[in-house]
Amino acid sequence: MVRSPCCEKEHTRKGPWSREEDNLLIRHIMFHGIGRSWRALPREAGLNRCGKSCRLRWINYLQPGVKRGNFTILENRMIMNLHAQLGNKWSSIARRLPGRTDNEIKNHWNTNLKRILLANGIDPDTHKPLSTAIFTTTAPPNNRMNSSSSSGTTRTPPPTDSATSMSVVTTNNNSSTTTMMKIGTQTSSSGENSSACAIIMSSGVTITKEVDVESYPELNLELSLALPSY
DNA sequence: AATCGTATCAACCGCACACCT
DNA sequence: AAGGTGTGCGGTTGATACGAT
Repeated sequence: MVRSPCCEKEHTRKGPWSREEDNLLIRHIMFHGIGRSWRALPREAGLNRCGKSCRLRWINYLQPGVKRGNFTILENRMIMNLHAQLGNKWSSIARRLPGRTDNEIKNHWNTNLKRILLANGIDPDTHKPLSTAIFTTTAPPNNRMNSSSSSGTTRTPPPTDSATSMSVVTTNNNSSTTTMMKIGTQTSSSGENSSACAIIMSSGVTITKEVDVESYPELNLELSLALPSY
């Protein structure tokens, strides 16, 4: 079966959305709803865009309730847990995280969470240990974890008064593997050090985190992972 | 100041599936 | 039952910002 293209690609605009286009889309949906189909919507709204593009823009950025900005410790924990259960089912994961979209979760996973698991010797696909060797590593400073605005042009500057480093130690005994991971030490402007606590359960992996940090939680993770014996 | 490398994320692409005729 | 259409999803890309040199 030969599929027809979803829209007239030669005559539709691509790339970042302008404020005017956003306004047209918002106004149209506010007045008329999604209507008969996404395919027909751009023409009805006076937009020179593909229907799929309109749908994506609305779902990911324009519809009310979309949450922007840093992922909380709780959200990170839920994503890790759900990914362990569901795999790359980003839409299913997103449905369990109110206000977050599949695209944003997918990006966050690929740029941040995946790296943390890898640095800790855990396969991000299987959530099982890559190796049981004892090792220590230093991760590159991840000072760009703050999200940008919906326009994609402004970025929140990273904290300037914290040193970021990661050390991971995995130890074995007869019954289990225990990994201690420390990511960074935050020193506030007033000179106070703080540390952070959470428990992440994912397919047999328990992650404990000491927490009393309000800000920059990603930069100040003190984790201890208790891995089951596989 | 200029250049290069890297990280981030918005947006696109193609596929699969559900629904309709 | 077969073909056509619309939608949703996951993978990937490309533009941009930012840090390092």
